[in-house]
Amino acid sequence: MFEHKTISLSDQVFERLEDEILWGNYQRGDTLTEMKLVTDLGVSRTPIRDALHRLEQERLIEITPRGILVLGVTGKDLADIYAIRIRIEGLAAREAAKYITDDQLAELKETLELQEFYVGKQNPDGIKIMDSQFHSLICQFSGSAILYDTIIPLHKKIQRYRRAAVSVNERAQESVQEHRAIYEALVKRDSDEAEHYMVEHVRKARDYTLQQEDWL
Amino acid sequence: MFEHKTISLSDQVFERLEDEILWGNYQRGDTLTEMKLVTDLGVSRTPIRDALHRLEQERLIEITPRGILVLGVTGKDLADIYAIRIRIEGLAAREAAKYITDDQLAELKETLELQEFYVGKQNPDGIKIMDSQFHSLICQFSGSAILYDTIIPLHKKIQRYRRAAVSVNERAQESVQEHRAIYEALVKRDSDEAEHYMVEHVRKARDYTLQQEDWL
DNA sequence: CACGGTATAATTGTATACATAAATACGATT
DNA sequence: AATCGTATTTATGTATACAATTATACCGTG
Repeated sequence: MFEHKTISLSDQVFERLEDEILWGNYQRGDTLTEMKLVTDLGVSRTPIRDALHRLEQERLIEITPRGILVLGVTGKDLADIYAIRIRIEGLAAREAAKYITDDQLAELKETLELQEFYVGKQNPDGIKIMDSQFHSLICQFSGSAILYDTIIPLHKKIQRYRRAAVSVNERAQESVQEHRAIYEALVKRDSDEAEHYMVEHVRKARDYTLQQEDWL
Repeated sequence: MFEHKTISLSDQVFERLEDEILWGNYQRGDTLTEMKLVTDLGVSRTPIRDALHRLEQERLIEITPRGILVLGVTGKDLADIYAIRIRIEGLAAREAAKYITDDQLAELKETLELQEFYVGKQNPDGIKIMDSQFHSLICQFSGSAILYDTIIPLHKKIQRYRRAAVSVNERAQESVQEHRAIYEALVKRDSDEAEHYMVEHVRKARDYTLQQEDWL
């Protein structure tokens, strides 16, 4: 069994529409129809319907007999997501510290150094990608598929605001330093310290993000 | 706009298959095909494919070019889910305590009393349903859609084990008492107490559940 | 008898035709 | 002029036909 999994049109449409919504190109209250997406995206209704039903399951849209309503992410969602992240993302760091391998540490180090590089270049897109990857890797290395599936969707939903945060050079520098502290704790395989620095990191990210009132 | 949302075949197939997997009728490693489901369920491929893609998104199955692999819930998942619940379900109780209305308290009370009734009757199915509803209501009353969407899928994945737990009369009685403590705290609108009792409740449920080794 | 290639079958992915339901627009009627 | 009923339009839900890929079985050949 070779089992090579190709990227289906459904998946492509799903990711594209998810992005459009999460980056605000489609806003809360906008309405869509399948036929409009057919002409816009150039694929048939089948993969589009697949994608839409998955987006509905993530509560990003609502499908009604008369059209598709964009829900997106609200300001309340943003606050709620940080409240949850503060409570569980430390767990991911804690578990990762227990089981992380040298190879995984090397991968994390490279991501961290790339992030530092982009901070130096003041490249928000680069920073944001490496920031996401850093957190994503730690979730992976936690060894818990459930934890990964719980945290990553939350990250994705607020990527727009995290992108905005690291556009401010001060915050970008703080953020990467906090990442380094987490990384160093992981090198020492110190669970308590890894958890502590992760929680503090998320807390600071929340404080910074929620105080920018004009983002919603 | 009447917007009456009928229950589509896709939804019915989704819930049915989700149930079959979560209750162990389809086990990890089992393989399915769309055509088998077509003949078994008596609907066309379209709603079945919709349902399968949503199940894949929940990581309950894996769809490959040669068939469908059932993943289900592992023992590791069970432990991971409790670790997460211990960290965030108290938050749901805390938030609910802030905003809960008298009507919502009445609804919660009725659920609680029904659960007590079923415990008296030693009716595990009844207990399990009311137990689930109690937790679900508190998530609703927290006012956070994100929190609801984060916790409820975790509940669903371990419903089989929670059902088993409340089949033991001792645990069923403890459990309903713990629920009552949470309810009383909510009546007082005491956030700290509500959170405390919820965390303790989940912790005890975990201890009881994970010690039954023969469940996986 | 072993091995390789080709044909076949079985599977999911995709497109499209048809069914169904509801909102809207239009016309007739009072 | 207002209102009720009906026809039409528009939307998603469903079924089915077709495409593409790949594992498998079979047959021929060395």
